Amino acid sequence: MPPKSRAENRAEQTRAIQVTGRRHLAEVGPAALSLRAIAREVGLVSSAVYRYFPSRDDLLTALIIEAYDELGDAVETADAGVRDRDDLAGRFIAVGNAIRDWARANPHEYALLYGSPVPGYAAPDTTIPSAARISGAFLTLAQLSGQRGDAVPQARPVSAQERQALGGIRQALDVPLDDERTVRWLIAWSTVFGHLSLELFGHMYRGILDYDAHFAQVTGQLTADLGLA
Amino acid sequence: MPPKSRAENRAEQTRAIQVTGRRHLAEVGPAALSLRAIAREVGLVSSAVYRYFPSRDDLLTALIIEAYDELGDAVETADAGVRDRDDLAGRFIAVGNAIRDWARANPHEYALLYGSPVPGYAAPDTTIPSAARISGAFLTLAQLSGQRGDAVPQARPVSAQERQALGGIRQALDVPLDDERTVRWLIAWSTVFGHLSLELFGHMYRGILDYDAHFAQVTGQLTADLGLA
DNA sequence: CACAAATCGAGAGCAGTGCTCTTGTTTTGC
DNA sequence: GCAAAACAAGAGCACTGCTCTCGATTTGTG
Repeated sequence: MPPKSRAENRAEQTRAIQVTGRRHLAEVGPAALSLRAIAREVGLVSSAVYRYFPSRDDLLTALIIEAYDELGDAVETADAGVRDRDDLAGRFIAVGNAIRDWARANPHEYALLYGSPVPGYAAPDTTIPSAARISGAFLTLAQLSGQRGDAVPQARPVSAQERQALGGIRQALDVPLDDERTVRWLIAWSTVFGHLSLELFGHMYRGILDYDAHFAQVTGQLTADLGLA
Repeated sequence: MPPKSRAENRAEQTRAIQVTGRRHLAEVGPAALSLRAIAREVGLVSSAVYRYFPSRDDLLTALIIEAYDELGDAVETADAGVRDRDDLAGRFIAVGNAIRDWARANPHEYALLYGSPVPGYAAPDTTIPSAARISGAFLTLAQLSGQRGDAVPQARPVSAQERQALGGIRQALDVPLDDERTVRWLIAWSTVFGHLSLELFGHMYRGILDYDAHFAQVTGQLTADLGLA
């Protein structure tokens, strides 16, 4: 075995801490994540971990970015898997299903990303690019739908204040998007994550008996409301 | 001052613990809520608190029920405040605004109710009646809309599995509700709480510049989608 | 090559947490 | 009046995040 350089060793240890941190996260959730427990498993004393992550929050930040990117990969892969690129309804449903599948497979990670923020933790700007991949997937489909001129069904007139409120999104887009459509897609965004949070956090318990069927019904309805179907 | 009986004293202490617990909850959030800190402020030693609440989770349960009921009161008051009882769109918007106003005024309590569940905590059935008041407000409006025969716009055919999945809700209703309408209202439910969670947990930051305007636009659109407007 | 500087792991320690158990006191109900 | 129940206090356990110090090892440089 070749003697490892200090830089190699550092990278290796950092990765080891993060991967066992990730496993602990998946098992006990963000709130119960313990630096000391991670250190024990990696074979380090607790204080040594601080050489690699200045604080528990910094480790959490790394895990948040990792999770966002994992979810982003899942979403983009699912979208790319739809043969007919013009089937925007199919792509929307594929994206929705990808998010839900990932969330159900990684409930604690989903809670870390979209649940209550952990106390005292302020998400640094470094998480934004990875987080934006998810909403970006929706916005890309919205742009495509706008470009081909899909009608926006039942669209309500957009208030002047709302037009202004959408300025942040307008700026982030390369292709302009009419406000009526933007509102519809933002609603779809809220609906999908609302459904997931209500489902995963137990609020549909005993009310809805088949989450799969209901989610499919909801995303199907959303494709209609978005003018895709 | 009259000497208090043991029962009086017990009720008083229990209430004192819960109210300072509630204040701490509002200040530091559910995860950082500390029994010891509460005990210090009430003027008790930490172990004495266990005479009143067997565990931290039991205190949390009491606070959850308190919060649900407070939100339920706000919702029902808001609905009752709408003069024209036939203005279901107005009542829906009033309910939505009441939920959002309460959530923004009590973000930590909202996180406790609708955010990630606290680790190791399993909500006992005692929380269900209070929690059901919120969704019940929506379902009441749905029933009224169904009774007067509002059309459900753009309704998609409801799959057989979904019809079965809605059995849990159907049972809880006194007045029957067509499945198409039920789906629409469940979507509205997800959309409202999705919006709130995304807003309060920071996911709209820098994207949507005026949360008030956007929420108004969303609820307005929902009234149209529900066939109320 | 030598040596100072930077890096690292280990250990002790601090302040905090939820929770349990024991001990002595006070109030209750028979 | 007295045994029983309820109660507050305190000590203690195992755990947490985090800081500091102390040697050992690896680095880059004169």
